[in-house]
Amino acid sequence: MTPIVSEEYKEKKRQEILQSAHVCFAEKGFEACTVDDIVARSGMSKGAIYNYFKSKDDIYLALMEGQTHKSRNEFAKAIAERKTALDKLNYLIEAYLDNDPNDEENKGHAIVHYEFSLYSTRNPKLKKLLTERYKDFFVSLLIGIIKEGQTSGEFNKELDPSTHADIFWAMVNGATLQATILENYQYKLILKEMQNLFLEKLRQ
Amino acid sequence: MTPIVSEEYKEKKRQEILQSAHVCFAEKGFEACTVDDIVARSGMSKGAIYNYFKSKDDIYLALMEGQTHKSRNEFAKAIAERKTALDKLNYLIEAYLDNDPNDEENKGHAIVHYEFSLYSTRNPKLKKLLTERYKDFFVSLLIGIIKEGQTSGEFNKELDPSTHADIFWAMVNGATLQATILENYQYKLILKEMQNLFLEKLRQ
Amino acid sequence: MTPIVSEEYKEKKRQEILQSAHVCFAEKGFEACTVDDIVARSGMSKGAIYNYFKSKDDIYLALMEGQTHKSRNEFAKAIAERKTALDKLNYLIEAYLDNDPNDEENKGHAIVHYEFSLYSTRNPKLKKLLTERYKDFFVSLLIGIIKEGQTSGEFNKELDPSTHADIFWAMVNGATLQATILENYQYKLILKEMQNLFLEKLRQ
Amino acid sequence: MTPIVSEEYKEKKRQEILQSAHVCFAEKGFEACTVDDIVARSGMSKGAIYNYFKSKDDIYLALMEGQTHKSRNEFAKAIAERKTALDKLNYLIEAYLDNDPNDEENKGHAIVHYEFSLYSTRNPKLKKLLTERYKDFFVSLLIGIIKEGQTSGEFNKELDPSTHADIFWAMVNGATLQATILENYQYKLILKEMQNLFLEKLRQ
DNA sequence: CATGAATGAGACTTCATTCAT
DNA sequence: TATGAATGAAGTCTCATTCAT
Repeated sequence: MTPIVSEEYKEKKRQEILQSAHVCFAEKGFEACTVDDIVARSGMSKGAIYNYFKSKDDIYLALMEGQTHKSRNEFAKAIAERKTALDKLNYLIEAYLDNDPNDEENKGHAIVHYEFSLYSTRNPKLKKLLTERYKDFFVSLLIGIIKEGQTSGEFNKELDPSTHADIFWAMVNGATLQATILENYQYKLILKEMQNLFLEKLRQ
Repeated sequence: MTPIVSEEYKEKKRQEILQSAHVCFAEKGFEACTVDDIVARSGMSKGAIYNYFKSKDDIYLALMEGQTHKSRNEFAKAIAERKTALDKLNYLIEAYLDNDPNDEENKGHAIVHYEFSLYSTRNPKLKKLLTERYKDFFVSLLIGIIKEGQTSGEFNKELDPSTHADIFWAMVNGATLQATILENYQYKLILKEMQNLFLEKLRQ
Repeated sequence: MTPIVSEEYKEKKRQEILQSAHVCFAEKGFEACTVDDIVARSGMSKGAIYNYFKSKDDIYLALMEGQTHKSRNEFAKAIAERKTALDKLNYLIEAYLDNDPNDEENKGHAIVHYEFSLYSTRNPKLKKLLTERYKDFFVSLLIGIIKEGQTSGEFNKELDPSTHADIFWAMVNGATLQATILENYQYKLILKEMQNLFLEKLRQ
Repeated sequence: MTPIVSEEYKEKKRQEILQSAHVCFAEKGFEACTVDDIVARSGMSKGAIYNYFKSKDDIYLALMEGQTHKSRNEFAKAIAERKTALDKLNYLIEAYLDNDPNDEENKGHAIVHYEFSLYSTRNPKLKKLLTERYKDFFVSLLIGIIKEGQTSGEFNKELDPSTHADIFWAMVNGATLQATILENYQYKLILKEMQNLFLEKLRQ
């Protein structure tokens, strides 16, 4: 018996399922989203989905695994293109300004993301994974920019890059979370004020 | 004729349920935790629980209400005792410094809180409730302090109190969320740096 | 130990419960009406109710038992007062004209009545009881009137009184049922036309 | 790809559920009959039943729909075959003569039907549905026949067809209800006398 | 490999009845 | 007797997963 379908075909199917699942999770939340929802959105059969993933949890996990890799490349490229540390930082903030959770799609992303993060809290392995991802990507991205700014004289040399990287992401996450949870949150305004606050501090 | 049980008795029972529910929610998450879990942990019957609360949502709401009330009173009292706006703000931050999610109990609180907030996202009524609670308590508390500081000359008069109230809470929430989700997060350090950042801005 | 409360007191309480139960059953139906509903309406405690009746079914049964006796006397008296058979028959129909199920209260009565009748269907004893009640009261009332009319020359002597009694009540019940079940049913109009139909036949 | 089971198979299953439900409803009443009862009688799983019907109400509605359809087709065909309006009307009455609730099966039908009608009384949507079904099928069927008779000169042209349609069905329902509720009710005799009564009126 | 009907445990919630006070 | 908090079986419905075709 030789395999009847190619690996590419299978990978394509897998991605289709993941894509559909992501939309569904975002719309209704992981627990509220049913396998039938995913079936409906993907247009595949339930049996097919269970051929590619062994459980609903499994889909969730695969989805998160995949997500980690995504923005990494985008960011890395865009940042490499900017010259000054200030430009890089501003680019980053602007990228998040576009991420306003008052837009339904962004809100969906945010919800899935936070939900999964909270879920990971009860799974040491996942928690470790998320922590590593946070450090290896988000923190080190910012540390790089701050250090660059300090070297070039743009930023105050006495600030601790690591601490301020954490502060930066805490602010972004805080604003995003509030905007996700609350009605009529002035996300963009808040984020811009945070930008001022943060840059003033860095350039002091 | 005579009431069968005292009000205290009933309040005690209520608190027992709330306590048990809180532990369960923290352990498994709000949605994954079943009423039967709460039954098992509380040692009461299912009917008894529904005598005190009309739904699972209702239990959570009461839990939150309780926390808000507790904070409200503590905060109100402590803040009234401080003289200057600066003292008041510092008190608030110190209260949150004690709230370090690296302590298991605080982490439990935080998880339940964020999870339910996310859950509320898909229930307009709940979302509205959370938004009102945020505005009526958290935002207005801070607006009061900022305005007081502006009147007394402690704080810069040109800052918008409302926006900075939002910024303050976004920072606190951001730090708490990160500390909840990530391993070995330097919660206290980050929060203190945020304190500096924020106060410098206000006093500019 | 002598009894502490009088028999009258107990009977009064019983009647109060029955009264409240009747309203509740009418409003929501026997199955949908809860003991708590009856508690709420009667203002008595749940324990008290169970002191007087041993179950919800028991209340229902007592209620029906009581109802049988009620209208009997009213009708008997009013009919005795009319002189001619025609007057008597017209009185009866007019009484039912006032019973329009488009009025909420009448509808309630009707629903409870029919619901119970259907319920009795599965209980031979009750069914027998209802049948006897129907014959001893409703049918014989009408047979009496018809025969009187035949003797006095008002009505056609060749008609079978018993059959026409059945027809009369089937028509009244049919119209009442339809009006109970359907929206915007022209109960009064239909009943009047039935009156014409029936009287024409009798007087032919 | 290929459908797993044929449409006939599914229709057969549906009918099996309906059949089982009908028996259960008749035995215990619509409200007292549980989904588990239907499960037990049908030998299927609960999930299977909810695959075919979305609620217990839905099962009843389908049952009713089915009966209406059956009657509709039978009636339509049989009535089209008769030439005169009188023949048509007589056919209709004869069909109901066969429906004698003294036969257990017919009684079951009747009980379920009336019980559900009463139940619908508290559900505006259902009530509306029942009213529409009554008008669209039962009333309009009879209006058609009466008008035809008026055109052909068989029936009195001055009678209001709509009112007399209501009268007709109230009489049929009244007789059926009485026969369902009471012991030894002379259903056939009463219905025949009603036929005379009604036809005399129409032909006057 | 694909299909989707079938399964049945389990979710939330209700409510008739009991019984300690 | 009166009270009403406690009980827990039972109700409807959902849904992740399996498996015969």
